[in-house]
Amino acid sequence: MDVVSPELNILLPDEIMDTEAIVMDDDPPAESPAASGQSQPSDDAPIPMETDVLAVPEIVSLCSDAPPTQRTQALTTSITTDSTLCSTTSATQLLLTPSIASSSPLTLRPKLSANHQIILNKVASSPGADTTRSPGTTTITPGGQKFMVTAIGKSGQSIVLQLPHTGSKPGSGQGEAKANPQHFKVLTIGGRTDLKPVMVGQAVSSASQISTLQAQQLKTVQIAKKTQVSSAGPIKFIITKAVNNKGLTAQTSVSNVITGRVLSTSSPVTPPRTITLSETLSSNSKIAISPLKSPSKLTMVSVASQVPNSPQKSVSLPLNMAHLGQQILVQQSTATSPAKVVSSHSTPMKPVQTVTVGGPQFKTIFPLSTSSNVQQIQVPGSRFHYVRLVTATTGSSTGQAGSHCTNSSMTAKPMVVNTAQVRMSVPIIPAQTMKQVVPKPLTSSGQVLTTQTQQRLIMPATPLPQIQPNLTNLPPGTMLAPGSGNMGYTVLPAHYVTQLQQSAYVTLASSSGFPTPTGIQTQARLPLNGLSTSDAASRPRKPCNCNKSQCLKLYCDCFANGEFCQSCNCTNCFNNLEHETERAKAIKACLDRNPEAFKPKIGKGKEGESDRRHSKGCNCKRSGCLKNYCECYEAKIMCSSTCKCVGCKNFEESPERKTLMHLADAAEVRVQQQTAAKTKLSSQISDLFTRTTPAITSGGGRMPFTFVTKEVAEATCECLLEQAEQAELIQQPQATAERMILEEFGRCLMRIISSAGKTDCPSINC
DNA sequence: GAGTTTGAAACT
DNA sequence: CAGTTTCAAACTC
Repeated sequence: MDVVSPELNILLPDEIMDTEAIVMDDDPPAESPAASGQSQPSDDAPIPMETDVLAVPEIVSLCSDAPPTQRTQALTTSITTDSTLCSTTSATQLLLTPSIASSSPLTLRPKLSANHQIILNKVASSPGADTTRSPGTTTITPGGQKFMVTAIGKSGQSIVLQLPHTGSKPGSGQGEAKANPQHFKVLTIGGRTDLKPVMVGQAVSSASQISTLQAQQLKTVQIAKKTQVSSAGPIKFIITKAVNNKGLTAQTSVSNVITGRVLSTSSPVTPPRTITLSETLSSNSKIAISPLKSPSKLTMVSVASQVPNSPQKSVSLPLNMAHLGQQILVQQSTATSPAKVVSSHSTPMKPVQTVTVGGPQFKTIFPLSTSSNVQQIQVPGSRFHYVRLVTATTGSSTGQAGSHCTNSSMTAKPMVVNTAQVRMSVPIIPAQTMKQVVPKPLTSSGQVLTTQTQQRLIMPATPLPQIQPNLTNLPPGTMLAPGSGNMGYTVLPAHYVTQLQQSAYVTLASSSGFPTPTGIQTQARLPLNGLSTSDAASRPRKPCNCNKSQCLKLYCDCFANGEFCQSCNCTNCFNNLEHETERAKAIKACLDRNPEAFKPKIGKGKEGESDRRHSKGCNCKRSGCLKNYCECYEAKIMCSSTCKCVGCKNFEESPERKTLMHLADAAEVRVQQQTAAKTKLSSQISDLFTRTTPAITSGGGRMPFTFVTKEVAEATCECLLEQAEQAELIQQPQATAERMILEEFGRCLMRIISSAGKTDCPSINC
C-alpha cells in the first residue's frame, strides 16, 4: 500500500474510506468544454451496484496551475447525469472530460482555457509518465491501474478521489473491492503548484479492509466506476469553482464538502471557493449505486450550489441516504434498479439553486445555503438535520445560466474535486432556529430554493490530530470542520451553525424522475421521542444546569443533543467553541464508551410509530415508570421487554398510566386553550394597534384613550384635587368628599369623551 | 427556591 | 458485567 501524505490524511476523515463507491463509466476522448456541456443524458439502464463488475482501472491526476498562494477552500462535489448540467458560477471552472479507454492508464492534463475553465484532457500515459509530474501536478499512473492525485486546499494537502471501477463481475461489494484492488479509479484533482507528490496506494473500497494505518493516512473518496456493458459513454466532469473574492478576512472559513461529508478548512487570506463537480453521463453511462443497508430508504439528491447573483447554477448531486437517514451517500444512477436505483434527472438551468431529491421513500427537505457555508439537510425519518458546509461565495460571483460553464474572472486556482460516495454521518439535531419549508410538489424539474445569507462561519480549529471521531456516531448536530494547519476537527452543532446564518431551504420532492412514495412522507413525519420532527425542531431547548460535568458529559442534555450550551445556567461550561478541544475529546470519550451514545434512544419499531421503543430500555425502580424520571415515559412510550424496570406501570393496560394519560391530555387541552386565548388576545391587541396607529399619525378617528394625554391627565387630577379641597372647605364627611371626587372624575371622563368626538385637543375644565 | 428523589451516566 | 458513585433533571414542599 502506498503512503498518502499526512496532509491528505488530515484532510479527510477515516470514514471516507468506508464509503461506498460510485461507478462511473469510461469516457470517450476528451471533449471541449462546450462539448462537455452538451453531453448526453444518461439512459435509464439498470444500474449495477457498486459491487458490480469493476471497470478497468484508471488513474487520473489533475492539478491546475494555480498560484502557490492560492488554496483550495471548499469543495462541493456533485454528480449528475443530466446533460444540461453545468455548474455555473463566476468562479473558475474545471472541466474534466476524461475520455478514457477502459484499460488504459491515463493522465488528465489540466488546461486552463481562456474562460478559466480547466480542461482536463486525457493523455496517454507513457511508461514513465506515472511518476512524472510538474510541480502542482501530481500524477501517478502506476501500471495504468491507479490514479493520483493532487493537492487541494492547503499547502501540501491533497485529496484523493478514488474511483473504483465496477469490475467485470457483479459483486460482492466491498469484499470484491478488496479482492480487486486494482480496479479502482482514483481521481484526484488538485491545484497547488507546490503540492507534494502524493502517492496513492491501491484503493481500498472497504473501510473495513483498511488497516489502521491506512485509515489514518489514506483519505480517499471512492467512486465506483461502472463499466457499461453496452458502450462506454463519455463522462464529463464539470467542475465549477465558485470563488469568493470578497470579504477576505484574515481567516476565512472554508468547507470541503465531499459528498455529504463536511470538511472545512480554515485558510488565511484565501477566498472560499466552491467547486462543484458535475459528472454528466452519456446515455449509456451508468453509475453504480452503492449497496445500501437500507435500500428502501435510498434517496437521490441533487444539490446545486448557488451564487446569489449568479443567474443560474445547477448541480446535481445524487445522494444516497441510507442507514436510517443518517447517511448520505452520493450516488449516481439511472433508474432501473428497483430499490436502489433512482433515475437521474435533468436539472434545467434556472436562475435558482436547484436541489432535487428523488427517492423511493423520502420526500426530503433540503435546506441549502450554498452561498454561505452551510447547507442544512433535513432527513425525514430522522430527527437529525444534516449540515453541509460549503464555501461561501459572495454576490460578486456572476454565474451564467445554461449548459455551458461560465467563465471565471479568476485564473486557474487550486481546486479540489471530490467525487465520492461517502457516508454523511453528521447528524444534526433539529435546530431550534431552523426554519423548515414544507415540501412542495415539484414540477418535473422544479425545485425551489429560498434565498440565503452569506454569513461566513469561521470555526476555530484546534489541532486534534489524534481525534478522529467516528463520524457515524457523532452527536447530533455535529459538524466536523478541519482547522487550519494540522487541523483537527472542530465539532460544531448544527444548532450553532444555524444561528450563524439564515438557512435557506430547498424543497425537495419527487419529480418525474424521482418518484416519491407517500410512505416517505409518512416516515418523515413520524414522531420521535414523543415529538414529531417539526415539534422537535420547534421545541425550545431547555437550558441545562450542569455544574460539575462541564457540560461535557451525557448528563448534560445540551451535550447529549449535540448542541452547544447557550443561554444555559451551567457553570464551568466547556460545551462551546472556546473549548472545542475538550469538547471533541469528550465526544470521543463518549463514543468510546458507547458508540451509540449520540444516537436516539427511542427508535422506531418495525410497524411504525406505535412500536417505538427505547433502545436500551429503562431501569426504573421507584417511579413505576410513570414519571419523567423514566425515559420511556418521558418519551411517551410504553416500556418494553428491553426495560429492566421494577414495578413498572407504564404498560398498555395499566390503570395508573391511563389515569395519568387522561390527566396529561386534559392538561394539554388546557394549555392549548390558553395558548389559543393568548394568541387571540395578542392578535386583537395587535389589530387594535394596527388600526389605531394610522389614526394617531393621521389625526383622524382617534381612539378615546389616545386623548388621555399627559396634559389631560394632569388637568383631571387638578380637577379632582380642587373638588377635594372644596369638600374639605365645606367640611364634608370623608364619604361625601370621596363621592364628590368621584363625581368630578366622572364629569372629567365625560368631558374627555365628549372632546374626543369633537376635537383633537380635548380640554378639561373643572 | 431549597431540598429531595430519581435513574442515567460514569466509574471501579 | 455488576456494583457503586456521580450527576443533573424531576419532583416535592
